[in-house]
Amino acid sequence: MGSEAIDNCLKAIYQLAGDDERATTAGLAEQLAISPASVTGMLKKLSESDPPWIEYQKHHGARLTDRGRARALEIIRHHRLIELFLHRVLDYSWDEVHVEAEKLEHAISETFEDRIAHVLGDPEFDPHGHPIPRRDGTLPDRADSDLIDMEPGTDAEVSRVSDHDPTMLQHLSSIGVRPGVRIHLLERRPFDGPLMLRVGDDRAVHAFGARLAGSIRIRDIRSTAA
Amino acid sequence: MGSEAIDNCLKAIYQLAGDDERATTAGLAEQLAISPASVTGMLKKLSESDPPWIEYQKHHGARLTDRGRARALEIIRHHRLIELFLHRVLDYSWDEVHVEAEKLEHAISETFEDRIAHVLGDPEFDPHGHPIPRRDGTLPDRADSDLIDMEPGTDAEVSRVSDHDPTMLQHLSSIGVRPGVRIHLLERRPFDGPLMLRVGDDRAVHAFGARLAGSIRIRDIRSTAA
DNA sequence: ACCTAAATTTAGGCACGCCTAAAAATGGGC
DNA sequence: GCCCATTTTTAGGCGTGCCTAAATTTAGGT
Repeated sequence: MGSEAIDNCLKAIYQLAGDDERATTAGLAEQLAISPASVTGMLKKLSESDPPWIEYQKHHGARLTDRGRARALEIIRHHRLIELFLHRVLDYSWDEVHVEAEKLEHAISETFEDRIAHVLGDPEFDPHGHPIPRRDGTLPDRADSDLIDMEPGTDAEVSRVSDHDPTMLQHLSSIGVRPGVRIHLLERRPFDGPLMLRVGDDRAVHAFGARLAGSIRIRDIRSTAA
Repeated sequence: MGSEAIDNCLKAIYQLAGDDERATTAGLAEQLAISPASVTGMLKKLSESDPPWIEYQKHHGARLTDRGRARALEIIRHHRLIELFLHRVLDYSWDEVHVEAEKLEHAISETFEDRIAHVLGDPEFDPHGHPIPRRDGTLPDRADSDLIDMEPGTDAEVSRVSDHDPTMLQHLSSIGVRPGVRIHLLERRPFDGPLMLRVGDDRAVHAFGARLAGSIRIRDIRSTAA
């Protein structure tokens, strides 16, 4: 019960559709990098397993059951704890952690999970700013919003960045963008043009295109306590 | 190239037959806990792979090629580094490490291997006293011999203990037997009877039957420098 | 309401890693 | 040197997880 393929599928449904929305066959095929036909087969299996991992209606996508959600969150907890562990304890760089965690998340025991959580001091966020699900399935919340929606002329703090593209992480790292860093949006160029912004105390102005900006979430600055 | 099943098979050949002896189909079936028929299929595949992992003659067992040996040693290096890491960094007990390492040895990257080796100070022996192969495929050597062959009336130091049975490890731990501990053999009871010996500074005398004694290796005491 | 394009499912196939049952090779005792 | 017990291999099968190609269903535009 709970092969790697199943775990990856549940995780993908959670990531695409969240707690109680439905994920589409095509979306899952893209996320998992397998054919739509293979996804259909997997969804059927997941919904017919006893007890079922998902609710599935043909042609209308899949929604996680309580059990499915619990499993997805467990895998995501593994993934994010491992990322933080690799970064803090084994000195992995920001962009190296994701690939390694993708394999290890399926291999570690609950004991391993507990031990690294303890060594790390029961952390709430991973190196990219993503919340680490708790063992009880709840998520630490940090109210944040898309960088795309930020008001020109205001300040904000980087909350999290997508971890899927290592080259993007390298680039962000090279210009100083990390969770916790303050940014100032100067202007938004017209016709969906780039966002012009400053990072931290750096005077340089950077242009963020849609791809890059879309991978970043921010939160309002608490206080400008210098 | 290099699935988990293949790695386990190469490791089993190395453990049963060593560098340049042949392992039998039956032996491998036992070690891997699969049927002899499945072993035959696996051996054929391993010998026909390009380049081959093993030399295989029907009805005459399998011998590792250079490539096969290198891979086996790499997996064993992973296993033993992980055992030591779990013990030292994540506070696993002696008897817990083997099972977890058995899964993780297949999941970690070369980077992970290097980082934990570095954190641990490039160790040469795992928590059970087994030598950790170096990256170049050489083995740290510690001349040791079977406890069974120890001379009554002499002292020795525990060199290594088998890690396959957690309950045996728990028992050994409870009476203080660990690599590095000094033991004194009082007598060997007749007709393959138990070995009567003292452990460390403990006055108690313990009886070691064949199974237990067979899982322990010792080395001559260097000097009785109190 | 229909018709078409897109999304999805069905059908059939393949590699892996295991199984059991039956056939064949080996080698030790006589 | 032959025979029999043991070991090993062959033959055929099963579940998983993926594939492609063809059939089907859905949903959007008119």
